[in-house]
Amino acid sequence: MNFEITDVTQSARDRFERMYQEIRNRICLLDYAPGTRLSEEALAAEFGTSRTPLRRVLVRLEGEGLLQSVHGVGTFVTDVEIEELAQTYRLRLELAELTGKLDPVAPDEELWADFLRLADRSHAMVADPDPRRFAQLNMDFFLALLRLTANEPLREVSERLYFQTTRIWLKSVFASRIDLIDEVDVFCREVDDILRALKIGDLHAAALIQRAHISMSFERMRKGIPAQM
Amino acid sequence: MNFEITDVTQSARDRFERMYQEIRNRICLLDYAPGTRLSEEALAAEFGTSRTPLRRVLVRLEGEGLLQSVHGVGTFVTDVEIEELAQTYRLRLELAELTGKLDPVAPDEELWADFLRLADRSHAMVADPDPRRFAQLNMDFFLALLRLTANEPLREVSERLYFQTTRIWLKSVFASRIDLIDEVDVFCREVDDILRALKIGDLHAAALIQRAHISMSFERMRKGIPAQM
DNA sequence: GAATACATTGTTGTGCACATCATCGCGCAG
DNA sequence: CTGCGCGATGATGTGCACAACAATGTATTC
Repeated sequence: MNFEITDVTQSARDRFERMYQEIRNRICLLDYAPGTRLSEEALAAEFGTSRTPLRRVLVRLEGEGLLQSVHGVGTFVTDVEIEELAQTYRLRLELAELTGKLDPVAPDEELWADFLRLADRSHAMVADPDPRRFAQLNMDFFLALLRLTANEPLREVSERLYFQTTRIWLKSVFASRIDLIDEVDVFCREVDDILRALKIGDLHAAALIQRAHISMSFERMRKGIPAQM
Repeated sequence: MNFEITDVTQSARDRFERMYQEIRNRICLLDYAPGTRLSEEALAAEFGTSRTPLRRVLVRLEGEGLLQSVHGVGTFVTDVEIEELAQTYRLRLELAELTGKLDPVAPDEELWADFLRLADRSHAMVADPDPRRFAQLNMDFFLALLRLTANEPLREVSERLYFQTTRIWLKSVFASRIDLIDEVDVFCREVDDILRALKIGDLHAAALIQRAHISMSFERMRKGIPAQM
């Protein structure tokens, strides 16, 4: 083999976590678009294991609503219709606001540094936009915002719902139903506004700004979609 | 074949669902108390399958936070300390109120009949209290209340958090740290009050009553717990 | 007598062969 | 040409044997 220096003794749990995160990222960044069929055998081979441990990951992802396995047919990345997506968004709005009200914690030095880096990345994105990098940036920013609450269950639930919805929104961007340039621009403004609120220590205001942007982002997507879907 | 009348052709999915619901119920009704070790082999034998399909169920339950498997040691029912439980309760309060605000739907005839039956059961419980039957009643009532919102994601999240917390609260009842008679009495009142609110069509009020009772129930439990835990 | 090394035991994790299922395409009858 | 039956194909689901691992008890050595 070649230099497997990074390959420290992987416990079963670590390997599971790695595969889980990797596949979830691929789904959420649209490497696997909704409707895509995943091959258990191919994935198992890629991760260097047999189907058994991989299936454990797939079962978990199915529980999170990102996959659906059908006996004799295949394992597919789920898609959702607009009505259920609307319900999820309505819930996400409320949860976003709760982030500022339930166990809020001011950003420590490390988190603040992360926010500044995220602001830089978003500004750079304006000059050189790219769908996938934008998706990654969006996700990183969302996860950073979650660190503003110490309420672990709220973080888990919010994260879960984010992963369920963001890929559908991304699909709209990719399909050019909504303009990437505009989205990047709006996102940049969101980051700046939220950072301004954080700077004066108003976590609730930051949460409200986020809530507003989630709402508007969904509206833009809904308007950009013709009739069906 | 012989007369397998009740055994309608069980697809893999149905069998999975049955085992999942059954084990989850056992955990939430404290048939398996927190800390209990579950035997994969014994459970598989009980359900008449091999370990493989059963493990799928366990993986799902682990994802929901009800179980935890440790390689070479065993599969254990999770327990939670008071601080994390408090966070979950704070979130549940908000979600309960959201039930009355996000996509509320007035009870149809069937749901209303269910509510009346639940009221009867709660009144009967006063005369003849029993921990496990009370636990089941409490769960049934909670699930009925969830049907007052059409917001599917909200229902899923609320249900999930309920299953995570109710068994800890039940543990307190079983340990006589809080009085079963009192709890039944309070519950009876909650049911009556909520039904009164529903009768005049005030779903938001019903949700607020539920929120209040969740809050008070947690306070009673917290006060009833000595110092540690 | 105490501490340590080691074998034993019982558990979850893994790999593989096969069963079961849904789909597609071919062949045949009408 | 069309419709139907049916076998081939490839996917997920299942069962079993074994590997990896942790805990416990025991023997051995200092």
